[in-house]
Amino acid sequence: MGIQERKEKQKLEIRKLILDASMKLFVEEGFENVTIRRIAELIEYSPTTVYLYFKDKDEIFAALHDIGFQKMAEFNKDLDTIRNPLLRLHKMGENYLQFGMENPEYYSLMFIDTEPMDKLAEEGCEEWRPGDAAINRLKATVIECMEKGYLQQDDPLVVSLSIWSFVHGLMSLSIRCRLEKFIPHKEMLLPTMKASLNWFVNNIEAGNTSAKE
Amino acid sequence: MGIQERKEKQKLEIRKLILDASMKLFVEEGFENVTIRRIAELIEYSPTTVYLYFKDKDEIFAALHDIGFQKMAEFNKDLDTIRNPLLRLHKMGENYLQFGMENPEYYSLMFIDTEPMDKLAEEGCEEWRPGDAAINRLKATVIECMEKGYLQQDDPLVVSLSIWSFVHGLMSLSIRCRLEKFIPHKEMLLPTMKASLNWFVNNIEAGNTSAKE
DNA sequence: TTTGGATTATTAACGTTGTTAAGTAAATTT
DNA sequence: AAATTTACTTAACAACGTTAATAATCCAAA
Repeated sequence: MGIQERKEKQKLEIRKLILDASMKLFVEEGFENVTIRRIAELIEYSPTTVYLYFKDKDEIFAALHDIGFQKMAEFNKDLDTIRNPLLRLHKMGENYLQFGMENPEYYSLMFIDTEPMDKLAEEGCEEWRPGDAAINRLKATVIECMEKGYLQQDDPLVVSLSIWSFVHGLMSLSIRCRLEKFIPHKEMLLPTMKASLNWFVNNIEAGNTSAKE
Repeated sequence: MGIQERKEKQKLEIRKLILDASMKLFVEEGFENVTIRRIAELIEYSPTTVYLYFKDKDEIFAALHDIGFQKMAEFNKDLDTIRNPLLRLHKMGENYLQFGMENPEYYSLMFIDTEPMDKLAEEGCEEWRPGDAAINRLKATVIECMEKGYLQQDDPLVVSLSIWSFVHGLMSLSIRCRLEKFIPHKEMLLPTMKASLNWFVNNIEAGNTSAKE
């Protein structure tokens, strides 16, 4: 069945063509400009052809959502080289902020927009694989921090979700233009968020009281 | 000019009619079902009439955004009765979570969706009045906490934004269905978020080391 | 009171959007 | 060579936000 193989390969190629066009539109012109018709125009097919490779528009966004997580994983590639778990935790946070800053559209799709989650729900899927994997990596570091006394003992999941919520809060407020009203100079956004993260890590570090005498 | 007064009153009445219909659709059927045509249908006018009272759809959302902040302010009405600033801070956080949980659509409009902010930007408006007011109330409490030694001295704005980011992170992840994958039982969402908040407040409290000995 | 200009509302339409149904042309199998 | 599957397109639907043109209503001045 060598011919069927070739056919499937072609099918995947066009899928890739569609995704590449979507990514281009997505990154260069933003979410709302990713339309089936413009995608079709870019790949020089008719709009309906897109539906032969993706069930609907949300399936395309779901695919972009996954690609976003791949991009983010690359961002965190050399994280394991940091031996001190608290430093690693801190660096994870910084990377998270950096990634969001450099890829706001992907960040939205991964953590803010409803579309990709709706898609999961309608498939009856309870799991959110990429998110799960990301949180598990975070949790592992949190546990290591607790074991070595950098964080006080507590439910690792709750603490992990809390840490995630903190950086996500900063990032999503920034991306959705709620922070810029308080940090008017754009180039100060990331530094201020990193300062926040600093403050946060300092505060959750076990035994680091810094109480005023 | 008594007649002009009456006219303006009528104008306001229809504006209110439109807003009420929008709110109804908004709360009962969600953001994406608030369409000009459905609003018009509800108030029994033609769709174009809406444009005599609102420049465009975003202006309606901007109005709902403001109403959301009013609702939230009501939520925080009896907050000043709490004298201990740290307890008050904690309660502010709990109220914030509670409000978001009970009014997810409004919360989205206030803190997640881009539309109301785009509207501000196109009006050349640098200020985000309701958000500003809210943060200032938070900041005042933070400052009081610092003065009384409940929080360690630091830039009050940075600390305020950090606290806000934390609860917003929880809330927006929850509303956008990113938390439910880790907290599968819906009724546990709010309790877990409040547990997170507890953990957070405990950690930022000055002098509360809780280090393992 | 009647005329005339503003106000208020409507109908019709434009240009989008996602998506489906029906039809065509090419490739593959029989 | 005929039949069937595959790949793709054209045409269309329903819904959207929004504008232009038009009709009806109201109020003030002649």
